[in-house]
Amino acid sequence: MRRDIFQAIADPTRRAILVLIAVQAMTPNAIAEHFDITRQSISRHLRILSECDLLAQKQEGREIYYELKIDKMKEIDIWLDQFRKITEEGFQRLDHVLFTLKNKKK
Amino acid sequence: MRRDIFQAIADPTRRAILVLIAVQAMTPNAIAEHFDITRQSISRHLRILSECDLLAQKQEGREIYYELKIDKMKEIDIWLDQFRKITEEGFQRLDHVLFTLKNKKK
DNA sequence: TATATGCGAAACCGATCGGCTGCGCAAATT
DNA sequence: AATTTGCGCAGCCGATCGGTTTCGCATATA
Repeated sequence: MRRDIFQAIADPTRRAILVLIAVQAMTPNAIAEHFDITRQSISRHLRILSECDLLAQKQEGREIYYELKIDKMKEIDIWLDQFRKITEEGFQRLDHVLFTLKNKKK
Repeated sequence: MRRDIFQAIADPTRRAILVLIAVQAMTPNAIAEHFDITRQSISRHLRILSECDLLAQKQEGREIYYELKIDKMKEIDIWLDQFRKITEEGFQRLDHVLFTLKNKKK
């Protein structure tokens, strides 16, 4: 089983879950309400994300709140750093990216 | 066929190819020398990466040089920016969220 | 011209993915 | 005590993945 962070974010549902959870910790049922798949499928996605150390759990009675371990996302950023370094000019940080994107908007 | 950039970088071989090519454009045969898989498999990876608009081709005689389209990598950075924003301006709001959640619990 | 080389497309195959249903368990509610 | 609710696990299944081999084509080279 591979289970690294890049494989974790390859699935669009998992990416959406990450964004959802980033705002506030949620239970599997609450998350499932945002998608058209079963709670069990959500549960499996949560397990995969947890195995990648992307999530933390907080038990409250019989409810489990999943929250994003934001630090783990930095690993992606670190990988991207390779390309920033290689192309000293071409690849700059997000603030510049967003700036140019906004300006492009006719 | 899904074929988005996140699925493209999910495979470790493809990530390695991207790093390799980032330094300098290379032909499929030259790339294949760095791996333990056949040139045809490399060729397929190159096709997938190309379909995601991550690569550009430059024909030279019967050789094809593949080079990285570095701009495309920014898409990952833009996605990551969601989380940077949430954690920047979101922390003070997080207290409020948890507060309302607890009150709802009735 | 005949042969070697660089390349991509297609067919095949085992492994994995991502849904699903059907459990069982523990906590909460009645 | 009985039922409902929240959850994870296991098994099933069609689709996709990522490797392979085989092949055909175009471009060099003998």
